[in-house]
Amino acid sequence: MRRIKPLSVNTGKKPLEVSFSANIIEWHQSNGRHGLPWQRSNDPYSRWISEIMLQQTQVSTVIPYFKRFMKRFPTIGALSSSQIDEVLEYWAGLGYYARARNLWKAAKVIMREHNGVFPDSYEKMIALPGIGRSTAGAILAFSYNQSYPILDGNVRRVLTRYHAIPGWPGKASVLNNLWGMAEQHLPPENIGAYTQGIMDIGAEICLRRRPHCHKCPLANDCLARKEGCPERYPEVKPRSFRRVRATTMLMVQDEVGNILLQRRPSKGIWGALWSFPECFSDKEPEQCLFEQLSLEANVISRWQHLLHSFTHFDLEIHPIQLRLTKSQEVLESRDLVWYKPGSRLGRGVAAPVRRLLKQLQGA
DNA sequence: TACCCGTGGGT
DNA sequence: TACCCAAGGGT
Repeated sequence: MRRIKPLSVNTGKKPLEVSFSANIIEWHQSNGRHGLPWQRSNDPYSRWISEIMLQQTQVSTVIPYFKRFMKRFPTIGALSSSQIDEVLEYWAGLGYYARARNLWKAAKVIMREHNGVFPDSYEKMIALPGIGRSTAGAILAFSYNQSYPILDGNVRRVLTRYHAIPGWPGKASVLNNLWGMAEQHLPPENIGAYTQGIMDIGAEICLRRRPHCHKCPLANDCLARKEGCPERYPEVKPRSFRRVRATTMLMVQDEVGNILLQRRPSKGIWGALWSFPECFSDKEPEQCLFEQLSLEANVISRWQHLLHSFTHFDLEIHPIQLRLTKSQEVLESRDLVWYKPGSRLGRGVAAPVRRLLKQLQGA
């Protein structure tokens, strides 16, 4: 790899050697990723959608969701004038549903306060719900050619290794240090190629396990490599206790097989998505149903409970199948709906609930 | 600040 | 298997 003579860079802070960014930019030209769906244009809307989807989510998972989403919501206006239920329907299965709710809210803000034009300044961007420092940096770099740093998992890994930075990167002091490094490494030009390049190195070269140091354009000056064990960085998160929550889901059907769904609270797990009504108390499901929804039903069967593991806790789901004892008109509540098996859902349903729904229809 | 938020892939 | 973690942000 060609070495470039270190130069002073004007970033405001103490500059680091410019060879870091220059090597990345040169490497990216012939070795970086260029064919991803959101790389077809620098349109801030599509970059915004992709950056939000890519938060804590792998590229291969995002690709089909991104294509479907952009086809249905091709502009900020299309997104802002849609129903949140349909946005969540297109998001269902991606997880972290606050991202979809914030996307929808931000689209309305952009229409109302920015005349429908995606903002081009860091301050305006970061004021939008769901856009933090890293996402704003990415959009500014890719869509507006403005020199702002990002700090995703890839960049964290590259920087902690290159500088041999100890400590878990989630810790504030370590994170601040990393943001400083990210800022000081910014190139004087080609910010888009640099930003994409450092992520590509993190994703395809500087792997968490068994990194391909022999292919890395930063290997010559990488301190972790000099120490002999790059896998030591970044240090792993301290382990924390995993809790178990239990919930009873009421799978209510009427006499023709329609299934009752209820909108979940807007915060918490699967916020604003639809699922089976839940029985939170220790009361019997029939009584729970009557008290909460004024519905009379009989228990048909109690299904074997299933354990759904999240990052921070396990959810123990107890499904109970019930049937209405007398026919019921359409419920006069917007938080309740009868779902007709086989029809389009038209609303977001979390993956485990969707699986249960399918089982219930087959039963 | 520590915790919350989801789903799927990798080891 | 039981973890860790992924183009993070909100509270």
